[in-house]
Amino acid sequence: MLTKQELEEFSAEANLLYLDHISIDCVVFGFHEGQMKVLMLKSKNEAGWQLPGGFVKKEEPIDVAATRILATRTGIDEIFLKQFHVFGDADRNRQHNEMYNKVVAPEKNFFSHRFISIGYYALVDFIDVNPTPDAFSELCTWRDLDDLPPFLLDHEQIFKTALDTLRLQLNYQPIGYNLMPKEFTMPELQKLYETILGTKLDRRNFQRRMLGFGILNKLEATRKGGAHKAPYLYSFDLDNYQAALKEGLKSGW
Amino acid sequence: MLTKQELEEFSAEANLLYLDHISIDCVVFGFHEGQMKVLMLKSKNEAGWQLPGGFVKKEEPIDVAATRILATRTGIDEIFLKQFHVFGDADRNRQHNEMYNKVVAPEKNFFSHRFISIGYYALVDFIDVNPTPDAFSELCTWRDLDDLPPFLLDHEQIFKTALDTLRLQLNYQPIGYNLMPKEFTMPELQKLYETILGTKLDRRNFQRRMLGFGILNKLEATRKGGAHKAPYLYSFDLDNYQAALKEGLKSGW
DNA sequence: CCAAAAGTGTTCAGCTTACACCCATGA
DNA sequence: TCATGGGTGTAAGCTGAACACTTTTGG
Repeated sequence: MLTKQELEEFSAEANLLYLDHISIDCVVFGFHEGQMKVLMLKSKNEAGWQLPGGFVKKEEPIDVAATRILATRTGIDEIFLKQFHVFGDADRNRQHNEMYNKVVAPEKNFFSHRFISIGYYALVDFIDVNPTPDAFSELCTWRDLDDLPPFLLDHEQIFKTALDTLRLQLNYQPIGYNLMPKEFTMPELQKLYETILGTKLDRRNFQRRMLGFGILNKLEATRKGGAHKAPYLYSFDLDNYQAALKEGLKSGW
Repeated sequence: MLTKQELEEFSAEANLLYLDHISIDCVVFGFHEGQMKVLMLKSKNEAGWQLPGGFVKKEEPIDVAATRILATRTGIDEIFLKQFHVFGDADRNRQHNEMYNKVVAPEKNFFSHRFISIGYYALVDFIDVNPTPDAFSELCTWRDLDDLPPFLLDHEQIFKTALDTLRLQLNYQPIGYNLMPKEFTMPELQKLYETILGTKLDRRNFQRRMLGFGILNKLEATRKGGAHKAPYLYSFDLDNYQAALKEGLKSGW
């Protein structure tokens, strides 16, 4: 449990360092052993979990702030990030305040201010991440998408909005480069799409479609060790992938 | 030109009334006589035009703030609004500051603070709008999309991002209800799509596709007065339109 | 050699695309 | 009556969905 003194010290520093009223919350998606995962923090002070977040320094661009925040939580410096929504209800941190105001006088507590939060989602390669808790959390760890803990504040809404956004993006942007390891098999990539979408896809149609995008390189090697026919390995063709990111996969009109 | 005193008075009030560091900028699209238009304000103090914008009151949800800001600029209370991006570079209001700091001491000037701006776009029926300038503008008026004036600050980027977003939305959401009058002809609706997209579309395919969405009611009447065959009038089927807004027009996966 | 996973191929329906044709209207 | 815009129709081609067959692997 955080002490009153620790909170007051943090608040004094935060007032000097950060822009008031603006926060950033991040939904970090990872994928490992056929499971989609989110990075979450278990609060020291409250019974519940939060998304990794932080504040914006007085002279810092918001994208830089988001990158910095996630670098300290994951150890990754270059991270794929996208802002997706702003959460600006007047009482989104009421739950927080009721708890904090018992410990620290509101005027000495940075957290009791109203914050408008910019939501970012991140896609990372699971194995690159070194989950590191912040001063207000006792634990930072991956949580399976189908086994999520109770969220604090409006973080469940933030998470759900991020997932909805990711599902939409899937339709007109390539996804996978940031979530998959360097080399992977087609069934593994399919599993990623299936867990994001929450549906089963046809193996053969998926393969044709993916290859049709022209963003994959088929490698010589196969993944041995499975109990059955060894699938081919693929890697992303980074040039074509980047191009597809910009132009989109298919227009519509 | 605004006086020093006016600025100081506004700043003193703004500090009490508004959240610091957060602003809202709106891209209001309208459509009239085959032309796509944006609502813009001509600055009193600088040579250039701005998008309508404002600040968030201390206890006000951001969506309410955006609605309030646009209500005072347009006279419309119920306005179709969507947040689309946050603009948070550290120096986005540098241009502003250099000008303002000559007039008012920075510590007495709300505008010289750093602002992170939440971008909203709005779709409105042209004829409902009563353009009303704010205290810092000498003029509020529609500007044609293909005849835009020089923008102040980063408002050109905000505008372009809004237009890009609108073009994307077109692919999976119905657009038109908020931009068209109650009754309209198919060629008129097509003109809207063409100006948003910046391309020509096939008359017959457009009609089939639009009707295929099931969001239009064909009316008995026709639009007389044109020099040629009178086109049928249509109205939007609001129920189906709303449903399409939620579910999207076509998935993809 | 067999079960299960993976690679490859084919068919069919529905949609998009690109046109042709006819009708109504005011000049 | 004729030029023009608007309504309706249709054939060709592409794409996604559904499904069959073959190949490879470890047990």
